[in-house]
Amino acid sequence: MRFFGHKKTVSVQTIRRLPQYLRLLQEWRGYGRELASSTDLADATHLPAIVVKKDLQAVGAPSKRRSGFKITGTIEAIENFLGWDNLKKAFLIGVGHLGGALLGFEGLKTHGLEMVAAFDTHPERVGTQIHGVPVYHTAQLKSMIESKGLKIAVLTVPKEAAQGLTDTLVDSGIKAIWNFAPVKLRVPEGVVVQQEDIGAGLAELCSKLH
Amino acid sequence: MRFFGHKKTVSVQTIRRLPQYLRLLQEWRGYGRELASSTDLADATHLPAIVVKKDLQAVGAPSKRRSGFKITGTIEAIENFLGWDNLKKAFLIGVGHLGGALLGFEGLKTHGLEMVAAFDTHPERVGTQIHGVPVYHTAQLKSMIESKGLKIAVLTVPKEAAQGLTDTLVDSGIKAIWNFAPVKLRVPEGVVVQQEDIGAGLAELCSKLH
DNA sequence: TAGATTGTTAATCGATTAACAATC
DNA sequence: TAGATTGTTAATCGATTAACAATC
Repeated sequence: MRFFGHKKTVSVQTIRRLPQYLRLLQEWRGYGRELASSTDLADATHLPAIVVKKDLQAVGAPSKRRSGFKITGTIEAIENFLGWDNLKKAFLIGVGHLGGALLGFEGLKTHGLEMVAAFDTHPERVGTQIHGVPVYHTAQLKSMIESKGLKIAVLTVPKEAAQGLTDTLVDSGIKAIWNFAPVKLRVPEGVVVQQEDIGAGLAELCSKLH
Repeated sequence: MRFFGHKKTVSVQTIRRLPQYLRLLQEWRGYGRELASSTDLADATHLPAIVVKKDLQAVGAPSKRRSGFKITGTIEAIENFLGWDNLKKAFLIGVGHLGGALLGFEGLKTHGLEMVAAFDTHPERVGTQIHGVPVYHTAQLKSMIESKGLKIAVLTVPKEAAQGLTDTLVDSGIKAIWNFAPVKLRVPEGVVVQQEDIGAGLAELCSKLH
């Protein structure tokens, strides 16, 4: 039982770097390694070693003073920090190209998400299974959320539909929305929205091209 | 003809916010509006007005002192800054779920990318067209890059294949890679890589959930 | 005019980076 | 032991925020 009372606030930048470390550490653990120094991770991620060290210290990763961080313990610390060590029931709305891609992404399970349902309005999609996940009609959204105990919504619908569905989700008690539609969602306080913007990444790429 | 000689460096954060402004301004222009103040954009994006103002000033958006930014001119300034006003020939490697989703994403054209080819190794994919984009065998990569004048590579392959293909791309003279595989690519200086990490967004979401 | 907004400079805040002691 | 690495504090840097003058 860990005590979270006085956990320091960890910057978003640090949080976004954690999955990189996690992937490498898991790979290395697979090779039988037990220790990894911040220098090792720095080489693999092309980040400054001091950044790695600070990041791992921020999530309370265990270490041996002269030898580096303990791989297994650090994996646990990161997973625990992110809550990826216990699966949360998630569902997806909008089984288009992107939605289908996300449902087929095995990695979600190792990231704490168990996709148990998908929703769509197209008659030819409703009633099918995509990558093993059953597709229901969006009209059943509210009742399914309650009966299945769904916690996290993944929104991959056209932007016109995003706010309306969000209102339904909020109304059904959903507390976390992972939004891939290029719209800023209005939600009441206490509801967490993570906005993914494909344009942002592309803008960054294009600006680097001068 | 603009003069780029003493353009101030613009922060990555600013660059990543630009597409949001662009989408809103384009929408508003469609309604016939001509001016938008930083307050207007702040309301719509939930960003502080001063952030919006600074961002637009950074890309040289034209304004009228008491009334706000000129919508058409600001759209042009952002598109020009990002290079989204002239299409660059791009191609995609790895026509899986995500690759297919990206090929079907109409938005790329308004983001300066013209997808003219896709590559894969699966025999049942090679020779087909996906969303109008022809799929070639990866063996043809190098010759096609030269003959078609391809500039930007979108990498949506399994992580095991990413570095090998990157080496081929670099060898063929590609200068920009948009990488969706969860691996840090090794590239020589002068080659630009934009790394997308689905785990990073999910980590951010999960950390907000405590 | 009055007031909303840009233009511009200064202040603040927090992430990154540096420095160095502790140590196995 | 020597040296690589963590642990910890301080310095730096740059993005954000504040403040206020200019103005239409």
